[in-house]
Amino acid sequence: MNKPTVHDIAREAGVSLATVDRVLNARPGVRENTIVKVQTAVARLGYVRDTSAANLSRQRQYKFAFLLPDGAGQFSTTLKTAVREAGKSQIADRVQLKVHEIPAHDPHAIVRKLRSLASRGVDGVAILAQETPQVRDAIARLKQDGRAVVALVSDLPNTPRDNFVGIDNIAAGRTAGLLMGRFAARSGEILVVTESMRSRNSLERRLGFDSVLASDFPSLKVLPSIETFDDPARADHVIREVIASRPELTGIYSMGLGNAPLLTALRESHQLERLTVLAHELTPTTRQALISNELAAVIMQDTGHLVRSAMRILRAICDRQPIFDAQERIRIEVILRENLP
Amino acid sequence: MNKPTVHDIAREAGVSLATVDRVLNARPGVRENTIVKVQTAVARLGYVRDTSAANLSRQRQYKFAFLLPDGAGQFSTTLKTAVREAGKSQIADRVQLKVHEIPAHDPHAIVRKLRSLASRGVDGVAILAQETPQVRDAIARLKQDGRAVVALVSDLPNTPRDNFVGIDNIAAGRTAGLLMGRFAARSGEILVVTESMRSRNSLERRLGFDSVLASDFPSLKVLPSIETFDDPARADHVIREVIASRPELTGIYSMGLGNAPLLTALRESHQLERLTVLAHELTPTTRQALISNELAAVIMQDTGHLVRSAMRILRAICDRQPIFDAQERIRIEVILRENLP
DNA sequence: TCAATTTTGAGGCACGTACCTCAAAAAGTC
DNA sequence: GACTTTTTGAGGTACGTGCCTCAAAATTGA
Repeated sequence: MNKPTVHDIAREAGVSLATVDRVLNARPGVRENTIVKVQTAVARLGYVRDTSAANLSRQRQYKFAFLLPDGAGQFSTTLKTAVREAGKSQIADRVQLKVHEIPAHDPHAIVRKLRSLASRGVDGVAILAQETPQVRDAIARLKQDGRAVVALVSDLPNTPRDNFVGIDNIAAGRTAGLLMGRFAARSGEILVVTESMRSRNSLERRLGFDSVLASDFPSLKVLPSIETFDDPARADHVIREVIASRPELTGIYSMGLGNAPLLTALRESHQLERLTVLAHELTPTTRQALISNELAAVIMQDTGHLVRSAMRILRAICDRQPIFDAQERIRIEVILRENLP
Repeated sequence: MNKPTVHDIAREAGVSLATVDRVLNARPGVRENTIVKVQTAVARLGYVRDTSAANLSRQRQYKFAFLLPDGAGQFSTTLKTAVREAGKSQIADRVQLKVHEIPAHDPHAIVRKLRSLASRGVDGVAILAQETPQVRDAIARLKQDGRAVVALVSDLPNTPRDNFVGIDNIAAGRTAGLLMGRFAARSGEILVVTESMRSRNSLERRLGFDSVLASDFPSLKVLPSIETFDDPARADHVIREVIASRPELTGIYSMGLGNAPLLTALRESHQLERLTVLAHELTPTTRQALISNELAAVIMQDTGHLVRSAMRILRAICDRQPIFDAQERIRIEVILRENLP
């Protein structure tokens, strides 16, 4: 009635403990015939490996690196905190997490960092970066060296990364579109703002946003995306210009991370009351703006889930174990003033 | 540089392994003086107990019972599935979960079940039930027997339960109020439906709902709550009556679980297009209604989180370990057609 | 000071798995 | 049948902690 152990399997299969061990750990030197015998015994007894004992025995330590954009951005700060938190939790059993800051706009620096990791005995890498040819090559090299690699938040589909951990950005854009359609005035113009339309996330969000507005709310007209290029002064300038020149403006969708300059410009234009503004990611800035009714809603992904999921996936890859997709799917969360976490 | 073990602590503190063990596991027979010596050594070396090894050694098995309403309700079915899922996951290390069905409306049957658990060597109980004097007493007795008890989904504040695992229902009601105010027509009447207003959840949700509508959307008038008493025929009847007699009706907030009869009645009245309908909990019924635009939004709590959190908390109580409130806070999730999980 | 009591040390076994060695058995080859 | 090669068995040690015993040491009380 107790949980079966390897000993039980050995007895049941009529083989020795060593053979059971070889089968369970996929070591060579066992005949196909015998492998099947052991496996059916495992199935019949319902044996499951005791991970406590396994981890204890195999003194394996996993070293995972999280490469996140440097700078004082609130979102990446939150991510870094989440990595540190996750490193302390029970899930981080025998894994060692380390954050490495990378300059977002310097592919060569990213490549240098990726190379240095390989030599430092890192088992897996989670990276948040834009896809450039240099980064692509560096990731391909990491994979050749046998490291596990997952893309974080922003996918790198043309690299041999093992997995993507983040939300479906087309669906996120569709969610924003639906919220905008339901929240905003019946008709008018919608402004879409982002740091750069070269970012894959922005492209996908815009795609989803447009498709919902076009099909469900045709009376709302979406203006061409405005790019701020991470420059607060530029953001301030272009936003003021649009507000001044577009009396029909009824909503703003901020797809990127630079929400502080946007909100400042809007606040000073005194147009916030009649505008429906949607943004991404919950940060101190967006939280405050939700509370003061300046933002109608924030679409976010739970950074804690993000990091823990990346960790579990990296581990699964290292152990050559299957990944439970259902558990790893990151939710698109809608946060309003009243359901702030 | 490696992780310190009990051996390191013993050397550092200048005591024996047995003494370190006695201190770490709070066993008696150690002088205050020595306890301090060991504790400072632990702090200095940054020792953390290796849970894998500890669990392996101490063959402790936790037996937790989940008492959930019987019947074919979709929400409690989802919960039961979540319990089974959680039982298989890695978090359920050395814990044994079992679902016990209880008749929601028979306090004496619940009491009988609670008593039978005590004799069956159960270490902890998670219970979803309405608070009645009988249930109160039975829980008090369980606590006296030294079992851990958490209230699930619906709080039991006047019992000695150790914890409540669920959402803040006032905030959930407020979230619904905000969604209703933003989604519905500028003015009109709002219908609120539930199984029973004697349920604490319904009371709190209504409270939050009303307060947001009153302060932020005074042009929406909330009608008195309608109770269905879990009776589809009655639900059908009263809902049709309200729809027929209230031409100003613009929104419906379904606070309880009986969404199927509500949606059927609405569908047949052909009023769904002009009504904003909000409901709780994602089930096959509400999912389908979201997809077909019959429901504007669903407010849900992740049943997986709910169950895992209850499990972690029960364990923490059994081990007399602190609970990390931040991790255990259950999110109020807003689900629209486009961010369905 | 002596006896009674409390505190500490030394050591061992157990948990279930990983991983190693060495020899023996079985299978395959000519 | 003699040979090589592959497969299997038996047994061991290790991981870090929990929990036990028994004796030795330290402390306390009278």
